[in-house]
Amino acid sequence: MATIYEVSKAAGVSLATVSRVMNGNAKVSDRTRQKVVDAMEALGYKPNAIAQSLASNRTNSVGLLVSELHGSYFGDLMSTIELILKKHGKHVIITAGHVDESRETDAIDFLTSRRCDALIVHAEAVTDDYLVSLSNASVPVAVVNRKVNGLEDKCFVADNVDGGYLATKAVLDKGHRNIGYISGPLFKTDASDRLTGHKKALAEAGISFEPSLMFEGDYHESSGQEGFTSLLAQHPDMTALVCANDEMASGAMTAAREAGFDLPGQLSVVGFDNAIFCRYLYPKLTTVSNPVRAMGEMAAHWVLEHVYDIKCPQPVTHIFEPELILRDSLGPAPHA
Amino acid sequence: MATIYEVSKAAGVSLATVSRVMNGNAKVSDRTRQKVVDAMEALGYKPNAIAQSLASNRTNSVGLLVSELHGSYFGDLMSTIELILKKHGKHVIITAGHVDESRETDAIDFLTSRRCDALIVHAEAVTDDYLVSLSNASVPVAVVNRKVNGLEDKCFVADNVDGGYLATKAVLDKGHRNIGYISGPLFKTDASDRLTGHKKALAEAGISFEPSLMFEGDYHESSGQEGFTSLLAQHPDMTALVCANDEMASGAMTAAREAGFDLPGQLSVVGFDNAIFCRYLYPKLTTVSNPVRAMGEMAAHWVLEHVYDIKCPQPVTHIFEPELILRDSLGPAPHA
DNA sequence: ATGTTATTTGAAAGCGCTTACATTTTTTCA
DNA sequence: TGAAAAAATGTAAGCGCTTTCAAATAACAT
Repeated sequence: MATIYEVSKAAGVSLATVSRVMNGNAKVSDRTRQKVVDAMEALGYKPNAIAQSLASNRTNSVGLLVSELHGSYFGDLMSTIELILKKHGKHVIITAGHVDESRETDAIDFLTSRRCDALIVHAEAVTDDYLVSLSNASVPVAVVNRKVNGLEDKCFVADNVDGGYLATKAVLDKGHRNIGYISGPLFKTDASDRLTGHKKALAEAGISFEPSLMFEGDYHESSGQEGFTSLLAQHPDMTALVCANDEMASGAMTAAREAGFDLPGQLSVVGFDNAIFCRYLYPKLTTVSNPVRAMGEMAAHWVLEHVYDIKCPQPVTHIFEPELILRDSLGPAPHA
Repeated sequence: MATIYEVSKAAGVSLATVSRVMNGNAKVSDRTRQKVVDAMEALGYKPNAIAQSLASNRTNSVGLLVSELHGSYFGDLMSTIELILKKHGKHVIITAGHVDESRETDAIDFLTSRRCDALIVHAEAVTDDYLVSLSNASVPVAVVNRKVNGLEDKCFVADNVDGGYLATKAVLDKGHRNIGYISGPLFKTDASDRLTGHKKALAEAGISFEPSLMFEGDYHESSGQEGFTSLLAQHPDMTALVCANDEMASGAMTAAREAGFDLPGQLSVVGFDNAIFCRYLYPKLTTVSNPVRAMGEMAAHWVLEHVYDIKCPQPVTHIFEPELILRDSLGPAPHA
């Protein structure tokens, strides 16, 4: 591969001049520029980004840590962020942390060792302290879907309490009173926040929270099936089921149908996330949208502004409101 | 951030020695090694991967080009490849090409400018020639889901002809004779191969291919709906519909249900890809598995072997056989 | 001890760029 | 026309590491 040295020789100018036309950040006369451009063309020259980064201490790349590389949630997050940053000539380096502390730190080590100019992290396993010191010591960090004390102005989160509230409220509004709840793993903030919202809605309706109407799942489809079975055994009179994500809702629906239930006639189901497959389900799943794209967008904008000094018009929001998406899986309570 | 220079000073050894203990590729006495390790520890030293790459002309990272960052197909591909390469200490840099020629070449330029040691590409828009010269001139390239003339030994593809054959064969075996077909965009090899397989199955059954029973979609859900509507208008007697991917199958099912069809009683539907959401559909979709994970795995292994000299036990396969996944959306033909 | 060899270490030259600073060329205007 | 100011270009010192080659030390046999 041709180097800048060969270009400078071919064009009959100095290294500095070649660098200048490459970066366009200093005046070069048109005649010289043309010579350089021609030489580059002739040699098929492509700058070596590694060398550029080393010399300039700038990589023009942003590290993105997600929990998984598959799944609609992360797919949306990655797409959104990549789209925006690429539009401004920044590149995204994606890594997966798999919700495991050491794998998350490994991934972050990788990103910092690649000298990313900034990081956008969806980190679930590392501690708050770790993130704070990372942010203070190493590299600008934007945090998605997690509120970290001491990093509030860099966190972009969904209001999961409100989301959980919305879901249960919608069910209550349809007259249901015996409402089962399948939560996510409660060590995760989003899961416990959604549960808090659920309880809040119940309390407002004057219904006391009954622990046996709650099943702690793991956000996977199978735990939706287990949850349904377990809850039904204890509460045969349950008429609605609120699930902390769409996967579990789908599992619950499958189990319910297999148990001979008519949906939503005998059992209403509500999910959370508004995953892409919601509309594939039958009946189409009523759910609460998780503003992933909005969060990703804002995190990307934050990076552009604070790291690259590229102003973005929008106002900065840190908390994003979920919305109820009404579809077919929520019906009126049988006796309402 | 501490540099190797500070470490060497703190440990009282030369740069070269520090480098040696970092890379573990040359003998260093235990006593010296310990001094260096201690100094690194004390300084919180992290090697600068950029500088390492520049000096060694090795990045330990593999570029991965996919068409999109979302969707189950690419999610699977990315996960699989990342998992395997990370296991061997190699990192993956992912970029998206969005099925657009200039965006694909941009993405590849980015990856080569970052001096990836190898590329794994799922490129749909660039020409064969481009890929061949890339492979010859710049960097080792493994190609997924596309057969490129001149790069056969680096291509890992599904046998789409056979897959298309399997889908239609399954439908024929159930006694259907009036079979609609919704293809993908035919400029894509996989789409046209699947159609070829469809025709082959028809021919074997002694049925001549009827162009008006074919609708060219775009692989998106909406074109499944359009396709169903359009085909039904011309062939009200159609009893089965084979779709070139699951998204379109889902769209077709939705449209069919909305048109009052009983599934699979009045209309059987078969998809392709075995996307994750197939089991969420109602009725669960009969489909043909697309061996994405197997292809990704093989491509990753190819890179490990040919670029990093890391032997992988498995035999090398270049063509992967799809399999029929029988679920509920395929039933016997009404009059069979 | 002494010469030989094997093992560890260090010195220094890059890798391909950027950028501060110096120098040269061009422009401006008295 | 020439001096001063402005613009264009060049020089050279890094950026933080690897790696070759030579020097120093250790290990061994005699």
